[in-house]
Amino acid sequence: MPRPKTRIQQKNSETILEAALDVFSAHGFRGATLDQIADGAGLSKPNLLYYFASKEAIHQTLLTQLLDTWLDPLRDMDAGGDPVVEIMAYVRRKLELSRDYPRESRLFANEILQGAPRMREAIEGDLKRLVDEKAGVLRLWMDEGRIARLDPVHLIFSIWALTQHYADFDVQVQAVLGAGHDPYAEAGVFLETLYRRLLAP
Amino acid sequence: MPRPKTRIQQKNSETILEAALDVFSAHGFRGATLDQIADGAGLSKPNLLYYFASKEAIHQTLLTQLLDTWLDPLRDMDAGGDPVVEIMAYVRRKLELSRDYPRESRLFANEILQGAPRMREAIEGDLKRLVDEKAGVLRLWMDEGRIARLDPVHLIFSIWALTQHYADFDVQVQAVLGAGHDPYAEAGVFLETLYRRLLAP
DNA sequence: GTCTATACTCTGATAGAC
DNA sequence: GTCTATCAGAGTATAGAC
Repeated sequence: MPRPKTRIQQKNSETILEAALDVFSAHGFRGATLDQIADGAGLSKPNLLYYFASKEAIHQTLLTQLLDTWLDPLRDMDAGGDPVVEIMAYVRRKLELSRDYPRESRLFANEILQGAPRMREAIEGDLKRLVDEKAGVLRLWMDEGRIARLDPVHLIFSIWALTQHYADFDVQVQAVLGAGHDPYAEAGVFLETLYRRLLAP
Repeated sequence: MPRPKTRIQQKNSETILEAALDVFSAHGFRGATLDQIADGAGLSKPNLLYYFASKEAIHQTLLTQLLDTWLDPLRDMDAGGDPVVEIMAYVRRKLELSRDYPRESRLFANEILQGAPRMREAIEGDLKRLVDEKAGVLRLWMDEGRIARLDPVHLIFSIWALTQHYADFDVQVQAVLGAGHDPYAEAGVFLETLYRRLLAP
């Protein structure tokens, strides 16, 4: 079913994708089973395959939806704004994504970690184009002396790494911090300090 | 076979682990198959299971060996040394680990990402203890005013995130940078700058 | 649209000859 | 120690009744 039309179909599709996100993000593509997804969605396995042609198709749908959401905060970085304000806002939004959508972050991480077999073109296309564009903006700000001179692409990498770490390695973060911590609140403070110092001209 | 004894057994065990590292790091535990490992090792599947009791046992052996290597650079951080020198050396060694042992990094990342079902205790035990100890060292240095005051555990997290990113998200890094780049050389320069600015009192 | 039953493939593990 | 043959279970997908 390429395009769900009725309200019931719409609702069931969403239920399936929601359950699939749970399972794929926790176990990776091959580790996930249709049984688990069917259980989570409260549907039978064949019924799943009435809505989506295959396990592959469910996964693909999730990934496609994901990339757009994932790139939004970077798209929002405005060349006309104040450099430090814009970059700090990007860091904050990216950290909020990790906090509010950790499953999506892990789904993405699983895919990249295993060589991005189902996202290659999106990464080499849309993602690269956007990074190139925003790296240009950062370079301009550096040329104008408004932020410190750094490799702009690696600056973007650093934001990805530092924010996604809290979602992707959540288990480790929790285990090392122990009880009585709010990882994301602490990370927010830490990253604020880090980037203010790093960017100061 | 818990303990290989002859030279042939020793050699075969190592060949199997080497092939297994390739496969597990690229596909995760469930995505990996004994057939792939057997192929890579140039042995038959039953022969694999003559050396290791199960697929699980091979994986477990790799993980156990890994953690020790992984923590060595942090162990080396010397409370008696110069703070900035010690921390920069840790960052450099950790980045070298990512560069020279990316498969190990991805094996670890796969495991944590999926909730560390086979490493929970190691993380809550050895790893947490070591981090607590070294966080104490960092805190002392901050108290003495020798480096800037920051959350010491999140400082360690940041080093993990920034260095492992280049191994774990290698595909993305390569795709975004495009041809003609040496990611690890550039990362080395970037991280040197980042931590010097961050740590300056 | 949804279910039960089932076909078929893949995979981890074992038996047993050599 | 190593192999061929094979089992048992899990997993994706389909057939067909309702």
